[in-house]
Formats: sequence, structure tokens, C-alpha cells
Amino acid sequence: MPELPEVETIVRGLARRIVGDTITSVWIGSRPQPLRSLASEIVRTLEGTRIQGIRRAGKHIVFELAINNTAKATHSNAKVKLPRKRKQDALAPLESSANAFAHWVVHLGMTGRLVVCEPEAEIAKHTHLIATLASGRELRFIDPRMFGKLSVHAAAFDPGGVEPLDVDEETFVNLFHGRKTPIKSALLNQKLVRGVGNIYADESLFRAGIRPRRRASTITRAQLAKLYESVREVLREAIALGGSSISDYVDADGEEGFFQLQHRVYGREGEKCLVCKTPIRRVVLSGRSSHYCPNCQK
DNA sequence: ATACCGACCTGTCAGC
DNA sequence: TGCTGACAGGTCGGTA
Repeated sequence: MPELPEVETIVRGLARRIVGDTITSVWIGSRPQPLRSLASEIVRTLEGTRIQGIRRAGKHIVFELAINNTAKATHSNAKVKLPRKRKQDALAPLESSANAFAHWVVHLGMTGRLVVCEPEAEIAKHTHLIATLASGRELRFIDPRMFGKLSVHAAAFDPGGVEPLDVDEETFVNLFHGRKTPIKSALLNQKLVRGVGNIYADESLFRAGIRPRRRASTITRAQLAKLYESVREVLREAIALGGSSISDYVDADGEEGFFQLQHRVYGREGEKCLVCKTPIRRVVLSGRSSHYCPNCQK
């Protein structure tokens, strides 16, 4: 579901609402699919920490948690608990340092949502984690398809790839040098550029006038420079509009984004190109729908 | 290395 | 109304 602009919108919403709050207890559901760390480890890491910051790394949401001994919950309503001995052993290295931080990383997959709500709010189907906050509110992770991922890390989290909005043109252009893969596949490769997904790849390629199937190695430097600008322009515009809402995607405040109104090719198969009136074509490229104008894109 | 495919899951919607 | 199949914003692992 969410690509970079949606995740950025969600992160800003969350940061505004819960930075500075403390996680007092954590409940985790019985479905293990979204968990990339042990449930017990997630509970143990989150409980008692203060949310120092929330940032985005590609499509990942990273919670920076300050470990605060005095606020450590004396008990929790978590379903999963570790034996006392192991719990103490595992905590020792983190608590021994003066400024201990942990990182909670959330990837929303296709249908994941993070919502902040009052505890009496109805618990949605497919709720996999509930973090109770010292302010009295709850942070909940909901994900019907369970493609989302939750993990905790003691060290700084680095998903690889470059941030398209931070990288310079030279570095961006060089990422594609000599690659025979279709340019769209390269754009979707999170180890190269992080944060670009199916919608924004199609929209960026349209603005740059490049067909999704073009081999990256056959694209001129000038065209790649154009693509660099297109990717950044599309992402910035989408962030400014709060992301693309298709079906049920909403940000942390429950507000919809509006970038879907700006889509020029995505989801417009058969409709006229806004530039030249040629019908937009849809093809399947490595299993993903790809939309382009056969006249404007070469 | 790279490309293609199915798998992972549930929900929705169009068509019959 | 209800069934079936296609499709969905993301990744991962296997295979050729």
C-alpha cells in the first residue's frame, strides 16, 4: 500500500502526536506473520521506553526509543512473556549503557496501518499489536494481509539504498550504470533507491518520457538526469498532498491524501494521455501492473 | 548477476 | 443474491 510519500505522511502524523510519550505496556496478537523479531523481544524492548523520535527510512517507519529504567513497567498485559532468567540476561547489555536506545521498525507492507486512538475505541479486525501509552492513548498496528513487518534493533537501522530526496544527481544516475534490468525494476529495487513503489515508479517514468521496460543501460545520462528530477518532483508533490489514497489508505489522523487526483498514468488504462490523447497502456512487468503512454514514453 | 514466477494473506469488486 | 476469478500500493526466495 504505502510508498514513500504515504509513509512520510504517516510518520509526520505520528511524530506530531506521540513523540515524547512513553510505552507502558504492549499486547501482541497470536498471528506470527508480521513479526520479524520474537514477540517476546518486541514486548521487552518496547515496554518502558520513551518515544524519542519517529523517522522514515525508505518505506520503513523507525521509532527511536530511549530506554528509561525508572519508567519500566512492573507488569504488562502482554500475552507473550519470557522466562524471568532470560529476560534479565537479554536486557543487560542495553541497560548497562548510559544513553541506551532501541529501534522499533515497522514496515506497512500493502495494507498495514498505525493508528493512535483512545483505549475504548473498537479494536479493528486484524489488529496485531497494541502499545499502551503513558498519556492514556494507544498505538495500534492493523494489517489484514499481514505483509507488514515489525522488528526491533539494538543498533541503528539501515535498509540499504539511497533516499531519493537526499541523494545527488551524480550518485542517482550512477546507480543505473550498466544494468540490463528494465528501468522500472531498477526503480522498484529498494537496495538501489528506497521508497519508490509501483505508483510513483509509473508516474516518474511518465514524466521522464521513459518506457517501463527500457533497459537501464540503454538510457542516456541526460535522460537519467531527467528521471532524477521526475522522481523527486513526483515524490515532493505527493508528500505535499498527503500521499495517494486508493481504497482505504489513510494517515495517522485518519485523513486521506489527495495525490491520486494527480495520477497521470497509474490506474488510467485505456484513458487518454493528458498530454497527447493516446490511450494509456497497461502491461505486466515482473508481476506488477505498469502504466505508460506509448507515444510520450520511448 | 538477472528475470521471471509463485508465495505470502485477506478483501473488494466486476461479471456472470 | 451468491459464486468465481482477477486484482491490489510490497517483498522474498527459488529457479533457470
